[in-house]
Amino acid sequence: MHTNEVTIHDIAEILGINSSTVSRALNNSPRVAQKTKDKILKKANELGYQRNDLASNLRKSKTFTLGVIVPRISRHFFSSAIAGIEEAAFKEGYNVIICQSLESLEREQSIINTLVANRVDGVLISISMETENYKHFKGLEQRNIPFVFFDRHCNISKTSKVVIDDFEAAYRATEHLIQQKSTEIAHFSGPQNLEIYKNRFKGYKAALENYKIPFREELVIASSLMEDDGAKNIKKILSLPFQVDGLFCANDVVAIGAIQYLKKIGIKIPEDIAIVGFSNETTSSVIDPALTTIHQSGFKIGQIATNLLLDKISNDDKKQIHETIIVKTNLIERKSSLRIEKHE
Amino acid sequence: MHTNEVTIHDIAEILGINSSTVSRALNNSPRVAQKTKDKILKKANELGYQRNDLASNLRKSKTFTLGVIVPRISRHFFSSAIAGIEEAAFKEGYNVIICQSLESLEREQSIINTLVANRVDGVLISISMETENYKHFKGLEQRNIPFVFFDRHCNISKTSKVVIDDFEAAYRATEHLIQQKSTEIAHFSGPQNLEIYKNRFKGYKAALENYKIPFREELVIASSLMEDDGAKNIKKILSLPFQVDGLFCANDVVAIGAIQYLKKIGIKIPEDIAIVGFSNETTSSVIDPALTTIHQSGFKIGQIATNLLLDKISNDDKKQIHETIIVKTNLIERKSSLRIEKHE
DNA sequence: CTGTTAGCGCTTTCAA
DNA sequence: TTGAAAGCGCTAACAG
Repeated sequence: MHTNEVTIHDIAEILGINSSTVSRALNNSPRVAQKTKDKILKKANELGYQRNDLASNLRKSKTFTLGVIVPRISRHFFSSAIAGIEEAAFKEGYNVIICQSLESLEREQSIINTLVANRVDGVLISISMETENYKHFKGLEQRNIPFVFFDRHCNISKTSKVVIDDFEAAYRATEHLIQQKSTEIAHFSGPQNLEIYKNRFKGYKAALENYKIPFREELVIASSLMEDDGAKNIKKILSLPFQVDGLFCANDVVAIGAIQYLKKIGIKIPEDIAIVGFSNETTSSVIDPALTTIHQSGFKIGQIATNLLLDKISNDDKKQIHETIIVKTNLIERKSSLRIEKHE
Repeated sequence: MHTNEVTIHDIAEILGINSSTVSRALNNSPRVAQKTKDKILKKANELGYQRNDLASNLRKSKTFTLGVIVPRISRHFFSSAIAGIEEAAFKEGYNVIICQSLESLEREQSIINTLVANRVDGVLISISMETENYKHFKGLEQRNIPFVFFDRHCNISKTSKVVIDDFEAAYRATEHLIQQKSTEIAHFSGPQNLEIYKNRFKGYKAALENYKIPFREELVIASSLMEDDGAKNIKKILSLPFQVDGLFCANDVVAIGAIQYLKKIGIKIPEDIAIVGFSNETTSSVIDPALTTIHQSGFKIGQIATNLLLDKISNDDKKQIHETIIVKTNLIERKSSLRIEKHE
């Protein structure tokens, strides 16, 4: 199979020199004469030499590789976050391994094992819907592999994370509806084991409370974040014995499903719909061109999370750690805050 | 930094046995007594041992890892292809490294170098828009690293590929428009260095020719596959001194941009629009719920490409390797890998 | 500036 | 069933 594996020893032998010199030359060490360097590089090229990173990394016990774990890359938010991660990582000379948990805790655990086995230098994670058990992250800690949560985080203390202020965003979304004179506001929530959806729910409740609007259990419908859920949920809402005049969706995909269903059955959309989440640009522009705002939040979050992981948060950002950054999202007010938490 | 690196030697020493025995035990070799095995496994767990795959792979010169190169993971077609690739790969015990060329030849080359350096056991590629030079693939060949193209392929002879029949699909798409009585049919084509867009263009021309409809240069507008291009192209079409009554888009994203723009400026969409490509499920359902058909083509293509790469194509179709496999597709009439979307 | 030597952590002969 | 020894390809002291 692998016949053509040219090594530094081959090059060394052919040139009648030592392999360490070859190694040095190929790593562009200043401690090799330019003449020898040229000779070596030429020969290496000629033979199609390609360093074996396995060996190199093993020796150096450093891989310059980061692992990224997301529920699924097909979600627009995650793919744009990955774009940001890659940009920031490449800038620092790191490669990135992208992995999908597919919302499965088991896969998430197995991915972490693989990443550890491959000795990645750090991990960026947005946890799966099933993740309630945090043992696997502790494993990373024990092995001194730094990791940073982004978006879907865990409430483990002393872990670095980059998240938006979900409570505030949800509060504002709900408040917006109230200001539109809605009083029966439904909430399509997400999995309540995920902090972000917990917080969005809390924000919703807080807004109601603050405006003295009674909270109704039956107006809150959970989902597993699929487009189908939007339609299902709307059906439930429509079957209620009273009129709902506002809707706050905790997730963009679900919102799209809901809007879609309403359109399809020709029912006028309730007074107002507020969405917290990072809508797919294309999709939202198709629903309504006005929704096409700047959707750089995913990219930005990915970048910042990576910089945080690599300890390369810019000077400007440095003071913002533990403070709030404003990024634009498609939330009504078109902004929400981003929180960075860094822990050693 | 890496303090806690437990090795098989640590385990061996603690247990007063040899590290080869530990290695065998951890690999579940039958040549270790069950009792010793249990002892070793227990201790390994206790110490949080995690094999160093770098070392293991180096020694075995086999990584059980496949590289995947796509233009961008955010395109629905590619993310579903990746899902298919991962499924097929995991089934055979392989891991997958996902890389984005971001439509850049330079990045594509550098990715291939990285994958080679990491000694992946195979590569799956859908080439970038810029790729016209195929040297880097030759490099894989020289190193005996098998690779398979899917969707966006090269016209290198003797390479494995999994593609749809773009010519036929385009022919039928155009034919469909003609049957709707369109005679001035525009074609939004893709980059003509990519085979798939070349073939779609050819199919368009062939259909016109066959139905004795004159081909007009000015009705063909190329694009770089961005949503913006759709709007730009439509503008050009609208400025023509004659009426266009049909449109065949060679790419889904461009089509969406076009439809969007027409909607926005309140112009009735021309007689008919046909799209060849793998639309984003969500997006197309938003445009028109009737379009929500089964979008498994990407997944399927990914699966087949992977099986082809791993020599696990069902049956004894070994002779098809190094030849072209055609995934037959159908148009309107069948749920399929390839679809034509019709819009009123 | 270059060579010698050792060893990263693992697997795999070959012997016992 | 276990041990001893060699070596995957590379880098990094240390010497010269």
